[in-house]
Amino acid sequence: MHLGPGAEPAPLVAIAVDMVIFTVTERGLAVLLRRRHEAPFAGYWTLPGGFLSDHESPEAGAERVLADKIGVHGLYAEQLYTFGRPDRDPRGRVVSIGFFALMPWNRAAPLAGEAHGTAWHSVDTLAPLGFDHATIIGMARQRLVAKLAYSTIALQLMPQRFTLSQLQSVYESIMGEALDKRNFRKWVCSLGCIEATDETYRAGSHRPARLYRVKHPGEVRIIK
Amino acid sequence: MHLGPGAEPAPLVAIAVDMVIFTVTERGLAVLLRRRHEAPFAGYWTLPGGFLSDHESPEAGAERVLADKIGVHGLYAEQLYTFGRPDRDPRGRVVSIGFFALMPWNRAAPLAGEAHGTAWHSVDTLAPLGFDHATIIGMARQRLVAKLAYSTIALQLMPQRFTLSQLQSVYESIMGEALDKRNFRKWVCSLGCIEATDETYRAGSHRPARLYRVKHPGEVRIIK
DNA sequence: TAACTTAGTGTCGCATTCACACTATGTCAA
DNA sequence: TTGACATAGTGTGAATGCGACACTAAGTTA
Repeated sequence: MHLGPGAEPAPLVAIAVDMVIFTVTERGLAVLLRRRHEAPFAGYWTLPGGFLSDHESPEAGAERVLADKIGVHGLYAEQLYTFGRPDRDPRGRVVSIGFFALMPWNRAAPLAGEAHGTAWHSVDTLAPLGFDHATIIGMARQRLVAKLAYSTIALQLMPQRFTLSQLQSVYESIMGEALDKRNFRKWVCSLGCIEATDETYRAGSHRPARLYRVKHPGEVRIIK
Repeated sequence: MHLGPGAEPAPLVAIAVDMVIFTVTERGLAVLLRRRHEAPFAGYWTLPGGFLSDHESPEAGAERVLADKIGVHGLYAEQLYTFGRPDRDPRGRVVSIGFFALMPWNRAAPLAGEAHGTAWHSVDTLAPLGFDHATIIGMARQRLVAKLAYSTIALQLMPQRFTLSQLQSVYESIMGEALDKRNFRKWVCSLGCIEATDETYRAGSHRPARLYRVKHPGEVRIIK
């Protein structure tokens, strides 16, 4: 790149965007992975990603990867960290901007096993991954757990209508510990971010549960 | 960059590292800026920074900028965010990895006004800055304020020996509000991260203050 | 209609946080 | 030498928040 008179030239590198997409399944927190067919790391599972185009911000690149490679729109996504160890890609210098995104679990099922070559993997039983993607996932998971405690980010994992028991089990499977039902309900209702609907949900031979919805979808509030 | 058969070529960009270096002065929280003499933004104040070299990780690049351009070593620094709007640098495509760093205030004075062309600017009265550096500083400041509440990061702003009143006024000038002296002392001592020395500090015609030191310098603990 | 399953609800004790004012110890000037 | 001054240093009590805890409600099915 030309930087003006007297300036040393700046080395040029490729910028990748790698997406850590989480959802919650019956087997707990899961991340969407894509099996690679090309070298390097052919046959390995890797994060969905792509190279940043000209005239594209990192955030726009992340949205494009979600739309083009995964076929989803409107997910919550935020920048995570930028990974730039010089040896992280055997093809040459690639700096990767990691993002993490959350997918409501009702939208997750149609994706896996399709022509995309993608599948949901439980974060606790990951096969060896290509590149430094295990590191990226580890950091994304830390961030998610941290943000559960001080934000309303977990609501981004819920469908439009959900029961409080479902919400509680989302929290429990991410944190990896059981929560008290009454205290959880008091806490989550006191946040003022969800509201009861007049619908109920029947799921077995027992009392139906009230369905709730998020008051301001897409908003993630910082709490406490 | 060559990505293998059948792959589209990845656009190449320059990677910059920009450092938001904070300290605390008599006039409150301050950031180190450098006056630019070259186009673009000649005459404007900007963050110290540089281009990432080949075979250099972002973290190593940040340390190199601190050492070569500012002449300091061993500062606390962490990655902040990556800024990549396509139009953020009029020279062409430059993606900047922002870092924020903290300098103990006893080491800050020798830097300003020197041949470096750098100066400390109060964060509340910033002149118009070059590039998107005002945005970067704003985000760094948010992060610093947030981390005050849940980590021991403020200790990275202190000299080796300091009084509790000095530490309190560091917290106060970053948070922008007064704290209760007794409650602050109880809280900070209960963290177990600092210890009293047997030295005292005389600073005027009044009772001298006990000097404290950090137990494990360089360690930033997450609290609560 | 009785057994089963999950939904839904309130209280009390403990710990944490916050508000608050006076004594201690040095310097300096009269 | 002593009195005025300035900052250092210290404890208690009230209010609030948080965690532990068990039973009733309402539907399904045999």
